[in-house]
Amino acid sequence: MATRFLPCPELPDQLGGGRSFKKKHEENKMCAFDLLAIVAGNLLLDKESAPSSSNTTADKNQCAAVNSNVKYEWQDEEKPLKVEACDHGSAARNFFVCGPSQVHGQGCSSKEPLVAQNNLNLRLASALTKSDWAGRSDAEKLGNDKSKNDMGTFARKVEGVSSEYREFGDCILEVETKRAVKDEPGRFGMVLGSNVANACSLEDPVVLDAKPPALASLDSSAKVPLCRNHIPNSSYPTNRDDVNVVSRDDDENSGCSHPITKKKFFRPAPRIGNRRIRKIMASKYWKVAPRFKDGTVSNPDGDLKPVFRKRKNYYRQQRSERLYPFKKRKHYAYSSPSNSYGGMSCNGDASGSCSRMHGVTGASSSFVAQHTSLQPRDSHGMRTFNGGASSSFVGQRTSFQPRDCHVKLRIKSFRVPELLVEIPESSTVGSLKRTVMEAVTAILGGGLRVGVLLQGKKVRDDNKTLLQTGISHNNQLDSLGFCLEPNPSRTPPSLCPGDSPFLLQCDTPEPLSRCPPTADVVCQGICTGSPEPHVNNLGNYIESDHDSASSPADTSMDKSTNSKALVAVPAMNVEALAVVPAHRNSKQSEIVQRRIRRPFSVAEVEALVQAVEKLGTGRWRDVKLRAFDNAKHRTYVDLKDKWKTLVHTARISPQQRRGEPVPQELLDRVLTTHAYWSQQQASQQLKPQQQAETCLLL
DNA sequence: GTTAGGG
DNA sequence: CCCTAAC
Repeated sequence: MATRFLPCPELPDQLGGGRSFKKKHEENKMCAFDLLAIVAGNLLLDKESAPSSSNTTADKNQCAAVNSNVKYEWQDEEKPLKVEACDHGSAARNFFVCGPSQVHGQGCSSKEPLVAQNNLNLRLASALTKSDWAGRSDAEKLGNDKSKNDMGTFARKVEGVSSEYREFGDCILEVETKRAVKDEPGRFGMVLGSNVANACSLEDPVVLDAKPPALASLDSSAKVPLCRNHIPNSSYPTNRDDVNVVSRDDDENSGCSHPITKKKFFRPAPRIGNRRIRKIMASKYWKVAPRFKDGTVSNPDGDLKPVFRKRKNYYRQQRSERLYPFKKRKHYAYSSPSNSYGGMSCNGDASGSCSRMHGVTGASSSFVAQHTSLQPRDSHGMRTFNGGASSSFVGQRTSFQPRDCHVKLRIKSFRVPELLVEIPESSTVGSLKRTVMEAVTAILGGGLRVGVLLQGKKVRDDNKTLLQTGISHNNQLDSLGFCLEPNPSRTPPSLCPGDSPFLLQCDTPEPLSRCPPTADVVCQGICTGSPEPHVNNLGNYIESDHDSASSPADTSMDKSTNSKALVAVPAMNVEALAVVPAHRNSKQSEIVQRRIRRPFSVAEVEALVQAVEKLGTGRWRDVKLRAFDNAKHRTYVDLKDKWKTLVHTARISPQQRRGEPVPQELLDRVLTTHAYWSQQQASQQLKPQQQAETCLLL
């Protein structure tokens, strides 16, 4: 189980590395870490360029879309950076900028089904100032024998999570990697504070999540109780009002005990108004494979695979992958696992009568304070952890209280409903950030309400008691969830309509829950234009889908065998990442973004017609395979639908037709073909009937 | 997982 | 393009 930590590739220039990102990219050497770093870099830049100054960095950035829907390129004159943002699937990474100053990112791509073992999740767990770093003991750093402050080589592995420290500009980033679970994307957040200046004090409850490398174990013997009534705001120079105190160990011995003796230093985040903001990037879909030397190796083709589904046949995948950024959300109310936690801890008195769910006091104030002040923003919550079996609720009540039992629960985090942000490709990164910020601000401004889910079902009756509802039972707490929903009266415009609750998000497993309690994350897909597929008429081969045309980053990520940033995490307890509650009802999970509309080109129509002529209607899968095999974004359902509309189009007058005109010749063939195969089908149906009649006659 | 059909 | 029933 030895984790192999390979040297990291150089970071982009901006990040203090040698080679420029672009260069790396060209060499296909970019690794996931680089992406993380880059995103982080943008965040940092964003911070720096933030409010007042017309920061040049941001201004210089250029956002160039490639093929209109896949990549955004941020370029600085000297330090080319690139982060891809794509709206869907096949081979691209998807970055979502979320939350107030948070980035929620995810990368995924796929050409082939996943090989779960090869998927790693990354998360940027923390960002420290250099001074913070220097202040750490070696053990705190990584507890190994590496040279003291050599961030690049420090690495540790805890509970299946490998951590690595990297120097990044003026701060130190901690990146965690963890293998994804089969069929289940891990949930990692990438969190970094944004202010270098103010490191959390040692008392900072916020960073409790950090398990110092050396101490990283579940052994609670080392735990040092935290001041549970710590009031963040008063304690720090930085006025953090959203500090969450999380008692992560689920043991009930102490209300706010925490296994960790040491806190992590997070850079104080930038604030918006009075809020501290965290930037978060979740990269749970990232797979970083080829970095392992032993055993686990990514697919030969080096594609990144989405982890969220099982491989069946490639076909299925085709459909799945296009659903990417959005569909998967449906199934995993994912999101950076513990972007924020709210801690609701009990006083820990053994009597079992826990303090009530504190409102705004003590350790638990974090949650309340945070969410009340900002409006609940993040929805997710349920999480499984602690050996992979619990939920975000650590709640439980002692069994024998005669009456008036209190339900203890802890909400690990909330996730904010998705936002859909549209922004011209020509926009600058800076404007993108502003746009996101606005959207986030809007949604956090009161357009939310809290929903309660039990066993995946919404509890609508507000008048029921917890007892009546069943929430008071221990076994129910595991299936208790909260979600944020658009407030009917105040639904932000940018919010997708619908009442879909945003399911509580599962959280990272214990070992991973080191994300500081951040503000919540609002995810937003970056919708870009649609590429026009082009048809290679040879053999009806349609080669469209730019997305699948292995995005550079995609390949690079996987081929970056040479790069050394990522850490392979050998087999581990996968359950730890299986954070999605079984009861999750995907239907109510989240709002699902509609795929972008991608009108069929004439060439595609041609190919379709030709295939249908050959295969007939009713064999859409075959049609797909035959003529659209490489058009990842065209599913057989799409083809079927297109045929349907073609038939319709052919039947209406040209004046009534819309869109790119389809040559009449093609439409004629459509009608002919349709008529022919309809007849075939009819006769096929007649046969058995005739046979039956024959039988009867006999 | 596919297919068919309504929305 | 989505959703779902039916298989």
